[in-house]
Amino acid sequence: MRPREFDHDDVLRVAFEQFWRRGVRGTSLSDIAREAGVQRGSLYNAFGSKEALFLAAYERYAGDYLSSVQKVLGSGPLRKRLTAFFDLTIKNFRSGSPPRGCPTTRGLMELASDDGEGLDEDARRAFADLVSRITGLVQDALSEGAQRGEFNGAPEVAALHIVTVTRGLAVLERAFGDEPQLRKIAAHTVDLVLNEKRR
Amino acid sequence: MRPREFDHDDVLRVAFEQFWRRGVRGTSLSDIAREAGVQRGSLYNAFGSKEALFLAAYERYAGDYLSSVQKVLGSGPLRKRLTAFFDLTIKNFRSGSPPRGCPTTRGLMELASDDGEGLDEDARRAFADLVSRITGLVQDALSEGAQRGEFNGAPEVAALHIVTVTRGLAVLERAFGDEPQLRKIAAHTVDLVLNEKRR
DNA sequence: AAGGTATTTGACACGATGTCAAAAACATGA
DNA sequence: TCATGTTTTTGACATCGTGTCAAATACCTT
Repeated sequence: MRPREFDHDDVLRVAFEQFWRRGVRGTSLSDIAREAGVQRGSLYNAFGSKEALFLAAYERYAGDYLSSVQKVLGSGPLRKRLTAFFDLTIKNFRSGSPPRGCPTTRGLMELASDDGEGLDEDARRAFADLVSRITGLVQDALSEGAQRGEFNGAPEVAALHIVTVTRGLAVLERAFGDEPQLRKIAAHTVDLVLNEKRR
Repeated sequence: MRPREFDHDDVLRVAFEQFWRRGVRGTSLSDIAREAGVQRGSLYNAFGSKEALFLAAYERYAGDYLSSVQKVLGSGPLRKRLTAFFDLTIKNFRSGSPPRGCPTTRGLMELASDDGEGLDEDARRAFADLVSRITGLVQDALSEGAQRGEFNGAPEVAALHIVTVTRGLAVLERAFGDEPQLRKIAAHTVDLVLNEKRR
């Protein structure tokens, strides 16, 4: 066997950085290869295709991101948890300069219905999986909150609603780039869910 | 002058249909040219670039869509208006087979930070403009509702929240393709905004 | 009928994806 | 130590995309 001349994880990190900034379609394997100091062909040999490379890189990201969501949603008063969750979400897609947006949301909009160009069913599953898991964590937090009398309602729909708002924030972020606006919407959502109108 | 051999509006309709189904990056001018029975070069001559063609086609769509939003949000009890608005929204991106998703949301995620590949600042403005106008219409409906005692709260944030949910629904639609789920979230949002928990 | 002008057409340059065969480099066994 | 085998690397290639340009074309106008 001839050993690899590059570090598998380094490439994954470099690749995801590019995918995050420019989207999958907007990133060429030549870009990644140059940035990582690797030949383009080596990437094809190691990963098979741009899509497969993206998927590998995204799985890493998804794991890391999920664990940070778990952390902020796992303890404290419900209001604190939800606020921290929204903070984390917004900070995530306002990170970088210029801000990189939400990779999951972007990826979902790069899905192709008929395969050929664009991301396919495997990618869709990966995105949907992260969204589902996050929804589950939110629902758990709400259920615990309900037991403690901090929340009054159906955790399942409420969790879906909250996650839907975070996805919407990712879209508005691209449209307006107005971070205070995003935080205002987030705060309002928390108030609405906790049934406390702000005055 | 030599007259055009194709109908300007026909091309715009054909083009937007393709852009809607496959996204801007996923659609080639060759596809559009073939579908419209026009030479590729003629499209460049008439519109200048793929992006400009998309923009022209999108403006048409945005105008049409805005007027249908205006219709459903313009009269009736507030609950009816909001429900009809969500219905329209969901129906819009569940239309086509397979469903085409929301062109505005998709377009927003195809924006490129540094120009070169992808949609640029002009497109961003067009998307943001439609979202802003729709938000304005929702806010108007809420304000009228407040005057009639159908709504109790701040119309501005509430309108932003509602529009954020619709954008989030567009994202979930791509992730799960689960229309009942989308309708459930929509109904829950209306209840939440009107301050009437469902039992 | 002739000329001007915008449109059409096809060739070209360039860059991207993905494939493939040949070259290269290391691990292993003799 | 050296030959062998296997995997990686490398560069060439086919194909498809965007965008540009000059030449040909067809109609409107005078």
